[in-house]
Amino acid sequence: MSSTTKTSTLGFAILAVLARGERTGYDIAAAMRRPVSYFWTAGHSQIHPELQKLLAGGLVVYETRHGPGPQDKKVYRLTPEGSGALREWVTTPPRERPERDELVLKTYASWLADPELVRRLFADQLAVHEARLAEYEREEEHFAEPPGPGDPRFGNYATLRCGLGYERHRAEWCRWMVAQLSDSL
Amino acid sequence: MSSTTKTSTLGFAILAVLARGERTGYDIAAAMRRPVSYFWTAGHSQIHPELQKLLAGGLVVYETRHGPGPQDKKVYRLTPEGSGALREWVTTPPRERPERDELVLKTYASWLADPELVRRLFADQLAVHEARLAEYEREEEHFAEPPGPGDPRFGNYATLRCGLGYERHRAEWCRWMVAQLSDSL
DNA sequence: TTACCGTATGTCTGAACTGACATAGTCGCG
DNA sequence: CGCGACTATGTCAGTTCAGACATACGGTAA
Repeated sequence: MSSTTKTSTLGFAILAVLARGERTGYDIAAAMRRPVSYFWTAGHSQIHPELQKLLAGGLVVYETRHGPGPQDKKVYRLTPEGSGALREWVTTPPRERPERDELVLKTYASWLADPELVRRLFADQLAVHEARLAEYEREEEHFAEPPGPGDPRFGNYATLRCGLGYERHRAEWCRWMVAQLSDSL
Repeated sequence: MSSTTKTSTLGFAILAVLARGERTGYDIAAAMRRPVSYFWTAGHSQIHPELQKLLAGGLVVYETRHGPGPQDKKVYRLTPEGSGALREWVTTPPRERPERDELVLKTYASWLADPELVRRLFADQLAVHEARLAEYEREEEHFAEPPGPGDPRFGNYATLRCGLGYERHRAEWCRWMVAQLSDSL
């Protein structure tokens, strides 16, 4: 309870991780590091202060356990308030975030540059996306059958599907770019 | 010349707009507002200070012309140094930007919420993406034949192709989500 | 004529985020 | 037994960015 400061998206990201089970700040930071989780990232320098805000807001509590480490570790878990706030937030429409894509910006200005250098740039990007796609496809095989909504694993599966679709789109676009730039030589 | 401060991505975005022709700060802000340009956005409160940095770095110059407006307007254009810096930047690999997607984060936590409310969320998002897709498809029709690299319009066309692919991927994923959540009722 | 919209440039505050700095115990390996 | 990797929590400075505030002229429509 107490302070009425609005929970940030980062705060909800932390709550979403804690909804799967109790975690230390360190565990949360590890969970939110790519490529494990490709849809929200944060370093521990953001997570620790945010946990303190969530604590002040009564959305999480922690339990102190010892080592290994210099200080005792703090194992956080959701309170009923935290769980309720998360559940409510999930179904509210997401705030529009501006797209900021450096590769697309470079594409916009690519007519200025040497086509061969641009072709190489996209060939490299294509390799990155194909590698990531292969990785996601391997992960997909771990799901014998798609979990239904209500199962925590549905969250993992549905986000993986999104990542899969994204990488396919991106790889296809890079391939198209490479083809365009090869033709012009 | 003078100051050796590294140009930010926003700075290059401005240079990329100016490469198409001379513009006022106001024009640049208008060009970088969605949905005109869906890959980099900035408000005028960012653009004016950034133009001053580019000016200090010798990458742009301006010419004062009068009205309409309280002060005289400043029409900016690239210097040869600015043009060179942009051309060089275009073919360097983009810095990895962390993915931060609020909708995907909500998806990750969606197993907690009422499936019917989640279904509505995705149905709404689907409508948004379908509308944007239709808009991009109309824009695509303006290009009788795809411009070749070297033509400034190639930049517009290639970025539009990316947007088109993205909206298709996103719409398809939303449709899949809606189907999953309909089945479970 | 009065109100509003578009043009036009700028500042400021606060939030979000990155990367570096700081500290320190445990465990496994050579 | 020492070294390095991993666990673990935290601060701080600097950058980027969104949104509000500030100012002011010209054109158009009620």
